[in-house]
Amino acid sequence: MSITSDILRGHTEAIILSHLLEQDSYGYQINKDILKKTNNTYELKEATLYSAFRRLEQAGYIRTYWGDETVGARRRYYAITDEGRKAYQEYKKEWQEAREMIDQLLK
Amino acid sequence: MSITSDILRGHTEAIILSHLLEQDSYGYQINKDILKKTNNTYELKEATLYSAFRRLEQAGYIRTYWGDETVGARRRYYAITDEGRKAYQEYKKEWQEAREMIDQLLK
DNA sequence: CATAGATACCTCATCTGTCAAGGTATATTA
DNA sequence: TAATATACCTTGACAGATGAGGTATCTATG
Repeated sequence: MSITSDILRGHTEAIILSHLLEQDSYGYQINKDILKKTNNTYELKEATLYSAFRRLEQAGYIRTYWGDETVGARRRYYAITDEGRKAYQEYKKEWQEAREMIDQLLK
Repeated sequence: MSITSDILRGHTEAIILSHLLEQDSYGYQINKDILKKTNNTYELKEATLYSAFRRLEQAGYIRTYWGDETVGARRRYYAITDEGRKAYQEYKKEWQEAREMIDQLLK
């Protein structure tokens, strides 16, 4: 496992939720958007992405529905729930605290 | 595993190296110092600490020696090596990059 | 003098998120 | 016709974190 992966570990869910705050989206698109947002430096692995979706759905933070595309591959859309919004605020707070802490420790 | 633990995951080695930059130290002391530095909010679990020591030693980033205490429990001291110093700079750079990236993604 | 708590070390099995490797199907472009 | 992009998914293995357990010494309390 690369250092970056290990550092990012645990942020996957927050990253996905953050993205769904803007708008409903589907796996492939979310991954591309994250790649774009990070100037092509970070791309979630598919397996990581889907396992995170499962956890988020299990926790009630997202719900899913199939898109109504008549052409092309089917898309499974994800939408954030109210609980998901709350969870996101928690994740974000945790991140900010952890960031302060690590900055403090890596002086 | 708590959210915090997952967020901190992967930083253990950098945190230890950072501490050893200041001075040689031993497990128990390092843990107490980290607790103090974070205002009693974060304490490494012992098992986490020792497994990190093993990895760091394996990688040649630290070396160890026994203290010469004549009273009290024996202490195994850890010292950072030149390679460890280099590795720390890398870890720190990785952290700064990852921090930017996550900040960007959790807007 | 007994006992509780602090200091100080360590190991092992288990858990969990990540990921490599594999798969399916459709549309577009060369 | 073949390659590439889009789009979904599962499985097994890996590695860091951790709960639970262990050993030994010293100090303070009653």
